[in-house]
Amino acid sequence: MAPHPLGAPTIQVPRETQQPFSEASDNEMLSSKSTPPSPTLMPRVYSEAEASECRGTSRKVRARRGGRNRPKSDSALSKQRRSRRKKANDRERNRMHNLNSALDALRGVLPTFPDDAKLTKIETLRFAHNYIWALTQTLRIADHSFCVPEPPVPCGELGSPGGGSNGDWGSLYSPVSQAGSMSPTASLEEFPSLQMPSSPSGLLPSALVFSDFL
DNA sequence: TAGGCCATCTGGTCCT
DNA sequence: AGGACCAGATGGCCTA
Repeated sequence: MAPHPLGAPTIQVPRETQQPFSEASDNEMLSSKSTPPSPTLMPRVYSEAEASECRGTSRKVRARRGGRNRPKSDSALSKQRRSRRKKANDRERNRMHNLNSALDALRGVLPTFPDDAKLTKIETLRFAHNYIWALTQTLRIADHSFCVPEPPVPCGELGSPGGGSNGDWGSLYSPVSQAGSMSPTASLEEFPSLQMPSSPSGLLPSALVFSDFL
């Protein structure tokens, strides 16, 4: 996450101390869609510079703005600020929609039962992580079996994040890893419906087995 | 009714 | 300056 390389915490000003924006401006910011109205009605905080801009323009601030340029009126400034905020909100909404579209696309390629409830965002990410890990292991095992046909390699030696056993194949298909560890080692008991069927060899999940989840 | 999930708004920070 | 990204806050909806 680039924006906070030093881990600088965001300073939250207690809402009680915040300067309320004019109610009219807040209401104007409500989008025309069926968006929840509430957050826009919340009071907001302004920096000292912003506050001074609202109250009246100091000589210093005016100079910074560009010398002879006549400072905009309070209403013009407030209008501009609202316009910028509105545009930023639109962009943010759009960004989140794009993110959700990507998540939907990801859900689309994950093996789930048709009648399964839609995976939540966190479940989708964890499941995808586990799924990729499982596929990677499958390829690795397949590769290994071509080189050394006998005996089969125990899963515990394959670098499983959980140091698992043969039975851990089932856990790969759990939509949720334990405790947010992003490790594909969730317990089978928790999601029995997603247990991995045993492959003929008892080790390799074949394409046929994958299709069992669709 | 509490808790989980989600959409949205918002201000801060970084980048172009 | 403006856009992208992020995290916090808030309220709505749904379910156990």
